[in-house]
Amino acid sequence: MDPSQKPERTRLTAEDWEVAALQMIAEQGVGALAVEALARQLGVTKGSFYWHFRTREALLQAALERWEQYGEREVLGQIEQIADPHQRLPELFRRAAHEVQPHRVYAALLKALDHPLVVPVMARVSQRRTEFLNTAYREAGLPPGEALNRARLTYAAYVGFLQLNFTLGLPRINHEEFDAYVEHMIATLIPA
Amino acid sequence: MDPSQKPERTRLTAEDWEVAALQMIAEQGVGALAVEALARQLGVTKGSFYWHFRTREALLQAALERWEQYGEREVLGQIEQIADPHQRLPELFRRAAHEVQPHRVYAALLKALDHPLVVPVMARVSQRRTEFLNTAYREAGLPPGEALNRARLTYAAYVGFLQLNFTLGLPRINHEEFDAYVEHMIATLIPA
DNA sequence: GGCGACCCATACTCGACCGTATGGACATCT
DNA sequence: AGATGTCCATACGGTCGAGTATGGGTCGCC
Repeated sequence: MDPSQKPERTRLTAEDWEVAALQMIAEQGVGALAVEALARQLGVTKGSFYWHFRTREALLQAALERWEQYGEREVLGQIEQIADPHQRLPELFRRAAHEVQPHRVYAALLKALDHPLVVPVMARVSQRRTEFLNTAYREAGLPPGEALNRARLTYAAYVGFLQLNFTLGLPRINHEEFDAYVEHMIATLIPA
Repeated sequence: MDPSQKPERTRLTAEDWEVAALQMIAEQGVGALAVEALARQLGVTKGSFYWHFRTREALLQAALERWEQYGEREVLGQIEQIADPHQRLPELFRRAAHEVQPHRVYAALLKALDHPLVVPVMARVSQRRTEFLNTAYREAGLPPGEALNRARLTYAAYVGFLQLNFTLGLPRINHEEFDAYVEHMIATLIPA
């Protein structure tokens, strides 16, 4: 009757492959995005895949597009609702620090910047985010000349943190220490 | 007579393979480190390689070890000769900003943190460097609690900058603008 | 109830790359 | 000169994963 009650529904759609691809990327990296591996995980075979997509690269392309559009709505949409410009940046830092899942794909894509398909995507996303930080810093009172550089510095610190403490498992900083680090970032990077 | 005058000397040594491997890593990434490709570049065949190394992983291991030891002498050795602790950090920033070649391998290894062999190497190197920054910040007058967090922040900014402006080719910042960014970093991160 | 459109399984080809086996070229030493 | 050790070429086997070919099964629709 209801076709969407069984978790093992056999018919798949292109969207299913894309979200599975993103999950695989988040867990194993772009290099591990293999057709047959994904097929096994979805309970089907390659025959299914090559009906929905022309090639492996096409799936990667579609998955990246989906991720880029999703990230735009999610990350920036929440923050723009904070009215006070002086509270906006600290709040952004604290929220971004306590999320986990959205950063997984981003960190995985940082390790795949040798792949020609991910470079333009990451370039666009990073560009938009630093531009967002730029206006936020200007609204917080920083002169235009400094605001852009501060935005670059802030976003670089974010990216570097991901690599050092997320991908790499540096001395696995604990919770209290991590909170202290975030507050130190806020005190150092955000003008009073 | 002199066996080392011809640039096309046919006999190779294990060291030759290691430096060629590092060059290949810097240009194409760890994933492109293929035995036959390297052999072609060196003008020999696989037969040579498997005389010097037992496996492909052994070459990678040896190349990483060489890079780690070389980097230790080069990067940190220069800086420790600057006497005044208050001039040490700005000088470090400016020197590191205007080098190029030493960062290429590091940036390439950042994109290979999924490989189990490079993770411990990068962990050690990053750990030592932030520890170095930590003592430098303490000597510059920062209280111990803040010094470590500032060191983490600084090194994260360095790593992130590599990814965003080196690997990724973000709006290809020009020279003057880049110098302004470095000075902004100094003004923001280093206590007066 | 038959006819498409849609979705998937099976079986195969093909290329890239790792590793092995084996013999040859060249130097040095005795 | 001959023996030995060092360095490399050639040829082969084996794996893994992408992409192709082709047929079968299921659902909706006239």
